[in-house]
Amino acid sequence: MAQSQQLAEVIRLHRKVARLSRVQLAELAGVGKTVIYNIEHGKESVQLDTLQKILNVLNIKIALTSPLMDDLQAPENEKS
Amino acid sequence: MAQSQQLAEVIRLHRKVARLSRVQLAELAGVGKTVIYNIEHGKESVQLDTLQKILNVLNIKIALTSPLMDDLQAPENEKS
DNA sequence: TAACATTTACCTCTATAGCGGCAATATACA
DNA sequence: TGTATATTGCCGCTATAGAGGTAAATGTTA
Repeated sequence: MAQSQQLAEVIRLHRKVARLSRVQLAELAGVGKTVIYNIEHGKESVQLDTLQKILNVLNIKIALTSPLMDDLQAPENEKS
Repeated sequence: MAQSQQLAEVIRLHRKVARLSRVQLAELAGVGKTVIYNIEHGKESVQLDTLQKILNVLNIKIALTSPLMDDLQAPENEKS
């Protein structure tokens, strides 16, 4: 998925639809505005947890899939 | 998805199934072994691109989903 | 058991992610 | 039009991700 440019566009699209400025999004996510700027400019070097905070605000979910798991990782809680 | 512990387990499970040591996986992914150690120990602060290199070797894919996109962001072809 | 091989744990150090600040640019309203 | 106001672009600095090294642990074979 999300090779730089694509992630950039996904973020930007969702941000735009949500009518948020970068600063607003950053504040809601609890991160700096720089990271949003960077992502939207195609920078892939983003911390996963930072990205998750942002995706969270935009109501975007990350799912891992593999032949091994197929889709049985849907729920996101259980075990540990 | 992947809240620390879960990501840790997904990685570890796939690595084990693939019969790879951390060092081997690290080399295949072109990253240091430290990051794999960290991930498997529940550290969420991992670079997205670094994580992708690892997931790539383990044949795990990341998908972004949202009400906006639903699942129209194509399974596993992706450009570039 | 010892001796060796493989894997994991943890340390130190360097490159850099991402923070806040401010300038530049865009938008809105009188 | 001018002047607030909001948004974006970019810079410098600091905390830290993650590289490699090595010790500890674990496994293997005689």
